[in-house]
Amino acid sequence: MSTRERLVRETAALLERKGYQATGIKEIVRAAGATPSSLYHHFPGGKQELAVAALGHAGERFADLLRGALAREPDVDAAVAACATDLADDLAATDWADGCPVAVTALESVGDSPLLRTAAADILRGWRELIAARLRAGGIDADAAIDLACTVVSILEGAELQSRVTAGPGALHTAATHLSWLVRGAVRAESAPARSG
Amino acid sequence: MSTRERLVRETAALLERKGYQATGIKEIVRAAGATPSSLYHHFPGGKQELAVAALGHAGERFADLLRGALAREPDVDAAVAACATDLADDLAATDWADGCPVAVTALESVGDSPLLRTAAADILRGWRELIAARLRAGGIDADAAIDLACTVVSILEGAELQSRVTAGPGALHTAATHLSWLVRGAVRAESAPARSG
DNA sequence: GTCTATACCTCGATAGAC
DNA sequence: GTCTATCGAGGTATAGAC
Repeated sequence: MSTRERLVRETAALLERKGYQATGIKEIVRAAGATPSSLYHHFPGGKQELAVAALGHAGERFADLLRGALAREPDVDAAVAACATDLADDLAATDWADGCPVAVTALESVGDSPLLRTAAADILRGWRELIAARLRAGGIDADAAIDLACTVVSILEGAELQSRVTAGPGALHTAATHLSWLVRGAVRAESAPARSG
Repeated sequence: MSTRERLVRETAALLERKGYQATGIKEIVRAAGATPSSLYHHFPGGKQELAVAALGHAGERFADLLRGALAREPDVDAAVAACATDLADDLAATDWADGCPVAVTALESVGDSPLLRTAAADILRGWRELIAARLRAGGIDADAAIDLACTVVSILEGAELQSRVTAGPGALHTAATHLSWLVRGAVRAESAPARSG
């Protein structure tokens, strides 16, 4: 594996565990078995540019998790709920030390680094589109699917926050139940579009 | 206002804007018009102890927002939805620079500072109980109310994340719609408890 | 309780040899 | 492209006078 690739992977891992601010350049190069100058050779923009690449890498891995869950279940409500339970299994495997690198880095970057903020925004949009496509395939109208996908991402991110803070899968399992409700409600609304309440 | 009080308030404001790691001691004392030694006089535990106090203060302010929204609307579904729209108005007022201090600090502290992590967990639990009480008053069973309140907090936190990252109220407004759906669904389930799907 | 001054460390980033 | 060595700045925390 190339030095550049090791830097991206290790940075992604550190961002998941500690966030952007708490992750130091020296820590990154140590973990990647590299040196500061090789980092600045591959990423002239320094820590920010490296973090953007790492966010992209981590975002793609999370997208893989979503794709796996969404494709496994034939019913659309179960497919969306599986995203939450798969995420719970994934995070529990590291005792809630690892998490979504986008969430914490994005929050840290708001009002500080527009570069990181927009990178995080792009990744979140990608996840929404992934989920929205599955909702449309499940029979939900395109506009409703976009909105619902937004809330699905909100629930996943918020439940992950609570699960990590409490070090237990409760919030994510509860989220799975309510995600299933929401999606079924949306499917029913499609069958009877005149009803608005 | 006492020095101690100024330190807590200014720290809370900085945590909202920049998070824990990016907020420096020097920055805090400058903003509070104090000195390092007075900080360590009032908070011998240093930055962590001060941050715990600031989290408590900020958590109580967010609880005020929740109480205001929950009490204003007579219908329980509208009351919960109002939490999201009130939050959107609040955050838009500072152009999405300020946010929930608990979210970012909590994520930063997982696996780093058990003190901060448990403080954040306590605050989140307080919010859930506040919301659960309103759900029960709206006719929802106690156990269901606890679970639903957990997901309400998840949606609020996740939608705030997306709103801040995209610098727009979209995610929170969408959240309000879906929160209303969820609560109405729960109320209907109470009226027909035999139905489980 | 609050001041000035500072100790000691780690930060991100760079220089220059190879 | 990668190494060793280091810069200047800023981090947390403390000392000691008042």
